[in-house]
Amino acid sequence: MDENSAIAMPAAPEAPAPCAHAHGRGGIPDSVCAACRVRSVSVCSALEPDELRDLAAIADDVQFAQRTEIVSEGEAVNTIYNITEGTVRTYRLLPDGRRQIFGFLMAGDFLGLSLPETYGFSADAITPVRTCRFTRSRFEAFLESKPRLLRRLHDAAGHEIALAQDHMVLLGRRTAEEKVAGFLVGLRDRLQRIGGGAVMIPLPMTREDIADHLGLTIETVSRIFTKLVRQRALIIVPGGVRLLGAEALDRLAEG
Amino acid sequence: MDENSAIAMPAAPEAPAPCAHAHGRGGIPDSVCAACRVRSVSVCSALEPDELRDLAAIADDVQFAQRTEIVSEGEAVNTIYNITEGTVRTYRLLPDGRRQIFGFLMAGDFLGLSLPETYGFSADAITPVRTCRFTRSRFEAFLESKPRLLRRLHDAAGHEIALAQDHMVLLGRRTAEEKVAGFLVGLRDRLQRIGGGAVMIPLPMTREDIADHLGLTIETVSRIFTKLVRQRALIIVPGGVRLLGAEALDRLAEG
DNA sequence: CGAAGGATTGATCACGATCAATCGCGGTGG
DNA sequence: CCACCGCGATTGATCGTGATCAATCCTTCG
Repeated sequence: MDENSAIAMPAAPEAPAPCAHAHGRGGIPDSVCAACRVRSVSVCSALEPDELRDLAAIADDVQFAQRTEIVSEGEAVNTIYNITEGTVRTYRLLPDGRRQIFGFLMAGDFLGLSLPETYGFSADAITPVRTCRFTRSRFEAFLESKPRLLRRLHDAAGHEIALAQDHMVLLGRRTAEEKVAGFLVGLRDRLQRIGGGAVMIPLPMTREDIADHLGLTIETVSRIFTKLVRQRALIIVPGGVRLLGAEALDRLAEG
Repeated sequence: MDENSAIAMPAAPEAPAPCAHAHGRGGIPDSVCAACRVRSVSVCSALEPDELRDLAAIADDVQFAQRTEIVSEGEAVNTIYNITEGTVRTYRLLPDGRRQIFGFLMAGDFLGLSLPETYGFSADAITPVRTCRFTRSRFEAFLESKPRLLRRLHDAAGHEIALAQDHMVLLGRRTAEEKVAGFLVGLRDRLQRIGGGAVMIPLPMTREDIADHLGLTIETVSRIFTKLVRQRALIIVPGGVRLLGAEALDRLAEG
């Protein structure tokens, strides 16, 4: 089950760890950040080459196996992560088991970027996940001398706020069909931005994950998917969907 | 209709402006910020007395009449505001008229704190509103030399993200009753934090505003209110509600 | 080949939306 | 002074979307 974690990678030749909270040796060659394939889409893009070396020195390459927890709601933010490969879901659980998934983090996304005292959500790996890990104290110290990076972090937080607002509109004021279409359109645009195609949309998460993200049930999500298939808007393929008429979904997601 | 705008205030003795985008003369005595009653709860609390003087020098006191627009979705963020008095609603409008209200800003809240290119929402004054206005360029210049303020701004953004996540849970996974109870509990806690009582909750917004904030209809909000009255959880008074058993609502809002 | 878990499909239900009438209050003008 | 109007809030009757309950289906894995 770990041969699908080999989708090309920057450095660190060790084999994927079967359990969470893996090693990640300090020694990392100082080109890691410079060679990092997600750097251009991440906050690190604010740094100069020499600054990248300094950052690489305090970064650990850490991997998480599928279905393992990365952070837990309420835990102190002692470590922060930059996702370099794989998909992570962030969510909160109500006492009675209801769940709201805030989003799916992918390559280039930051976990803990707002540097709060404690995490306000849990996060776990949907696929095998590779991350760039920093201890909070070291990262904060680094930040101290790099106001441009802090500013970049702040901009990223602003982007996250904008995404959250988009999602509030979706949750509060959209129909089930609009929710699913909007989810797929958002995912497509995001994949395109980090360099993917616009037709084949991988969906590593389950229908239940999608439902818990959109404020729906698993059955409703499934029904809408088949409805979209009947409308020739997409076809369902193993591991995802293939979008057909780009404009069909856009219309449903509303302009 | 403007005698209710006199709830005590720091400086600037001019009369409230009847129309939006009022004056606010540069001359402001340099104690404005130091005397500002919302400073302790606002991001400005990160500044030293002498820094406050510098900040006061680039701030304008600007007022908005009830029901006037403060910012409009899509407009460039050339000015940012710190609310010092009154209540503001931020929202997005869908083409067909559906509306999602993101939140209600009160004394100490910042409008545009994430410094994006353009506003992703509209905002208007529910009550007469008094603000501390900065031009973006001047504020950014000030920020340049005050990394601690930027860090404070970033923390505030983190708080906004946390609030947004709370609201996503509410919108996606809560029943109508839980939504209304949660709204009132959140408002109570917030008013307490900026120094208000915990029983009398002023509700300057209409039922429709509340509905559009909670993803409900005006009728459902009204029904839930009367249901809560029948349950002896609160009584409805002109301009707001009076909470009775504090724990009753908390239970409904869920722990 | 059988078990397990995710996905799909169907039948029915219920929560909250919609449609509609009335209430209550504040403002305005005869 | 009071009749009238406008608007927000409340209440009632009915509807419909999406939830719930339940039965396969499909794929993967042992």
